[in-house]
Amino acid sequence: MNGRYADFLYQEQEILPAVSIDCVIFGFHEGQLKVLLVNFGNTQLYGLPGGFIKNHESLDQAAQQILYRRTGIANTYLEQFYVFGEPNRVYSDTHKFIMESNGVELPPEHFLLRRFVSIGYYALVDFTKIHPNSQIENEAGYWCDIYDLPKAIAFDHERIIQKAWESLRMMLDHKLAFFDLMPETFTMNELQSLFETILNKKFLRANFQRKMLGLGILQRLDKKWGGGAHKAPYLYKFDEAKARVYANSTTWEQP
Amino acid sequence: MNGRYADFLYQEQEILPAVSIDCVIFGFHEGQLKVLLVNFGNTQLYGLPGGFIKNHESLDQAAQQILYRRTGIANTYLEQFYVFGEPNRVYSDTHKFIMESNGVELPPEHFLLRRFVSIGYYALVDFTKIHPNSQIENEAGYWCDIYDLPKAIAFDHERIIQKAWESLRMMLDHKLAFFDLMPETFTMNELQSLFETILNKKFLRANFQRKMLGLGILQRLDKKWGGGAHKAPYLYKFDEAKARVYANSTTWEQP
DNA sequence: TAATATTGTATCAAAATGATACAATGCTTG
DNA sequence: CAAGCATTGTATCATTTTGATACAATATTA
Repeated sequence: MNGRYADFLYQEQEILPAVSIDCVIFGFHEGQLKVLLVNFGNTQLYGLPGGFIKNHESLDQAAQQILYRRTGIANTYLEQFYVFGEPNRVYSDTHKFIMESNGVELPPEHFLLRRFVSIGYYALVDFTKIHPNSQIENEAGYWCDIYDLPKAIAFDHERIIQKAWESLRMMLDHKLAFFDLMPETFTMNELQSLFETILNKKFLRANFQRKMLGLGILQRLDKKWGGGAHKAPYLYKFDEAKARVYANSTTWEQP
Repeated sequence: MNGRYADFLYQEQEILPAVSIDCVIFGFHEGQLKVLLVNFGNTQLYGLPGGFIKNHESLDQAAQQILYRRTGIANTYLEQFYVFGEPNRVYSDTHKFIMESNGVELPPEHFLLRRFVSIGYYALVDFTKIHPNSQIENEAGYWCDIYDLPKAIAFDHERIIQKAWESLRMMLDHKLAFFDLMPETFTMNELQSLFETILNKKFLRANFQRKMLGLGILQRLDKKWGGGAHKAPYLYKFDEAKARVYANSTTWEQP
């Protein structure tokens, strides 16, 4: 057997029982907020990259590990946001379906078929640096527009995605981590587009610009670009030094 | 043996392994934000009321059950806020200490001595309605001022309390649940005192009043009191009907 | 009855936000 | 190469929110 489950069949002894981690990986590209989903081998089902917690790992470490092993993403913003534990998450049914589609039969007492509690983590990544297909073992990763998710999503992963998005919206005003969704340099328009997409809400250009510049955490780069038949916008960069000053003088927290 | 552990020694089969729930129960009384701690039988250790998840229960149900069985509190505001899972939470050491203090020896392979992940819930209760000693089985419950917690707190429960408090602060501006910390009727001063205590921050009386009344979710009662040598304040009441209207027109969420 | 402490509200200044306008500019097109 | 055009950066004014102070009203105490 190959695909998703190769990864999951450690010795049951090496992992914490009944607990798993699912990662909602956000990226932003061409005005779309995207989530990285994986296709479960030999099925039409999509789901979140997930995994288990090794006995020696902390939860955060385990989440980092899962992220790294399944997508090659390292050192990114990653935060726990909720735990999902309905008894009827119906792991067993979905698992059985997937296994059958792969011609594998799990013994009825296999630990994968028992009830799991899943800890949700979300990650904010720079889309331009991630190549989803490159490092995922034997399964395909797809960036899906969060406003247009596939119908067939496994387990309760749709719910987990929605809750992650909600947490992301809540955090926007309190932390500066949203810069992790942007490339190194960006225009003010792109940044505004990020906010509008996450919050599903429009801002007036002039006021958004005033507000962002007023925060004093952006570094304006002299460069401009050749984009269209109009005045060229400045490029900006998140200025960590200024942000530190800012964080000390306000309630905003650093990522 | 009696005390805390009587409750914990279900059949291991009836509960989800490796997962527990700890409840941070907030109350407010005489200008103090309080947390309900329990004294672990025959020790000087304090800790949070906690328990496990039965196989058929959802996480929220389990938390409600734990709250009810250990404090008699039912139908109160209860919300999950974080999961704690450091591998070095050192359950085994603390458990062993408590068991020895009670003259009990756990077999080294007992499930209680293995690693646990604990889901944190916080509850907001009306202090005037809770009598902590009445329903807790065989252990004493104490309301502790959150600014003056006891030194000897078991496990990582101090960390859990701090994180719960942080979550409470974060939620103050977004949800109306803080009324669950107040008695049925209250004066504006008492409400202000709640905010000041939770946020550890002073407000100007006049402005706080303007803001709260401006929300349009308070019902002013004709009654007043005989309290001191001064003008009598109005009593107020949280008006659920108005709050619903308010919630529909803003980003505030209902409890 | 006067003194006193606290309440409810008004008022003004300062800051933040919403809305509109306009000059500047880099590209396109004739 | 000049005119046109779309978009950007910023200024400006109105409105709302917040910060700070003042003051009349009033329930108790002395």
